[in-house]
Amino acid sequence: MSLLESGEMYLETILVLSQKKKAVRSIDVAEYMQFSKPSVSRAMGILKSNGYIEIDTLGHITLTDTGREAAERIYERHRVLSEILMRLGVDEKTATEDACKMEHYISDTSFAAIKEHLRTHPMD
Amino acid sequence: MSLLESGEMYLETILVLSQKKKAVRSIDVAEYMQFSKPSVSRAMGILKSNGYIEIDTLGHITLTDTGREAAERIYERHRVLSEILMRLGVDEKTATEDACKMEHYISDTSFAAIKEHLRTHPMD
DNA sequence: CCTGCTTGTTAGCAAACGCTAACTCTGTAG
DNA sequence: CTACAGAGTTAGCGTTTGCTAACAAGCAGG
Repeated sequence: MSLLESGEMYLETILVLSQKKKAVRSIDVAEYMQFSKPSVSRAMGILKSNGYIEIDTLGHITLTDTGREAAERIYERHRVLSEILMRLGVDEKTATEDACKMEHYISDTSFAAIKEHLRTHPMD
Repeated sequence: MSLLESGEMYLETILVLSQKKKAVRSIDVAEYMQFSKPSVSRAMGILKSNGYIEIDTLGHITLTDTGREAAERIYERHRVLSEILMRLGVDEKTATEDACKMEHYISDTSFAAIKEHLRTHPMD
């Protein structure tokens, strides 16, 4: 089962939160995303049953290899897209918001092209 | 009522088709988008009741001023986004597909920045 | 006139994904 | 021990938006 936008957002959030906290719980995800606990609870169930995350008896959520790969894939898109927008003069807040949506839709091909552009034009 | 992605796609399709045919009907939209007739029929009902299109007794669909404005707004995003992707070396097919999704999510601010970049860098 | 194609509509299904209400479970404070 | 707070789950709702099945209306051919 392939990930839709919402699943990608949850994984990305788990990744980001796990970089700043020891343990990530459903409630942390809910607060960060401003979603209700049941919405997150259901989403975690789906991500878990699809093998993207594991949840231990204490409710601590960890990304599986597959989940981490997916999360990092999206997170990289997020960073690269917001960076190129900022290069073009867009303010950080808007660039981040836009990247947050577009990251789910851009193809590997276009993403690679943008990344390559940033690599070969380090500061223009 | 603000337009969601699907509504914007329908309006954009109507605009594009109206540029190459005298009259646009539901069936034309359905064929172009590869959607079923009932899906298009319902969508046209919604667009009509929200004042974006008009449908005459022969089933000919025309954009209202509001509808045309929305359609052109999206279509311009489509053209500009696919152009910048192609500038970065992305093939036309992929650039078009990606633009088709991203056009619905990019903000006015980011769009203006990209457009300005294209204007000031006419061929690099 | 009847048949049948084309077009459009109605009815109802399904999936994704947000929500609230209300329940359970656990741990801590008194 | 009791009671409450925090976290998670279950049940069920509502919207969006695709679908199929089946029906209706108009027009052309035989």
